[in-house]
Amino acid sequence: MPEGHSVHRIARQFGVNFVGEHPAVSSPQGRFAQGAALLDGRNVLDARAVGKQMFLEFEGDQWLRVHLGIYGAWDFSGEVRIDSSIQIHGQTPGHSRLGQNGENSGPGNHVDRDAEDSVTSIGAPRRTRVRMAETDKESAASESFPPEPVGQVRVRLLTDTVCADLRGPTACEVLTPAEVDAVVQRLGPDPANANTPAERARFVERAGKKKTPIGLVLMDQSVVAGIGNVYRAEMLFRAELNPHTPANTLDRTVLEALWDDWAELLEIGITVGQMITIDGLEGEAYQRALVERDERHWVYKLEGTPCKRCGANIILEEFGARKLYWCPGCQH
DNA sequence: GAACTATGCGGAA
DNA sequence: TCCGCCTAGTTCA
Repeated sequence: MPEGHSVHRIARQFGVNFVGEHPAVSSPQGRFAQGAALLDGRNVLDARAVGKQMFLEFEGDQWLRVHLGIYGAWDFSGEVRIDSSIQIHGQTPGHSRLGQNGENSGPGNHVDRDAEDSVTSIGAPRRTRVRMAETDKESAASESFPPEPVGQVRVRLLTDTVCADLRGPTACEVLTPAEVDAVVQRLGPDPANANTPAERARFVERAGKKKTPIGLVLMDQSVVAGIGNVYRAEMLFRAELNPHTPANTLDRTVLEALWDDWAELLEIGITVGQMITIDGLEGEAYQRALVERDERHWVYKLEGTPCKRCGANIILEEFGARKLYWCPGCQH
């Protein structure tokens, strides 16, 4: 479950590999057969992300709307051209996750990489498979193209050279332009699309009126789009804010700083492909942060461990039906 | 192989 | 407030 950064990365990937093409659209799983038939063979005109939602525009005023929910993911395979503005992380041999049967690796595939290759930036097209979900992974290309659908593939978009498979989305539907507008209207501003004073003010206005705790307001997609449970917890820590503080009691400058921080974290997330929420990591520490979640966060999933800043025990609390991690020593 | 977990959210109650 | 969706990874036995 990808927070906003993943969805923007995916939209860029579609921009590079599918915009201008006329992909065959199908639903190997069958659950999206009708929608797929509406889009099949049409020219793809645009790929956009707003918060956690992605919109693909097809000719003839047909829009595909996809929301990945908690476990949705796109897999790209074939001659995947990586957008030069983003990086893709491979896996370092010896890392614990490498030994398992990677879900991207079809039968007979190997992950065979240099030790130095934990971060790869790829400009030229080449046969590869790239999973774009909460954590991107690259693995060896399968022998045949297009690959046999693995698991429950809701939608497959296929050109002569590239294949994109969607699994487990919470929403996948074809909309009219008016319906797309309605969805976007309900969403708050997304700094990855427009980090402007006006958009920041829109966030401050909406958030500043809420009596609800700031810890809930940051997750409210109609207030600000794209923040999920990880960024929520980390942003509150970085702002040294108690999650229970009613949003309308916060100084305007505090809300502005939250917006600015979100814009910064989101940009890092889009570029790097990981939610790096600790600033100033360099060298080996940064490399570790790319592969070890505990090394890149202050509080998320770190309950019971000492705060990296003050040493107090990180708390886990059920909050709005989600898990909230925070430091009682730092956040007041 | 079972059980549990997840970066989300809509709808029923 | 709780349930269900729906998939895959991880942990435990």
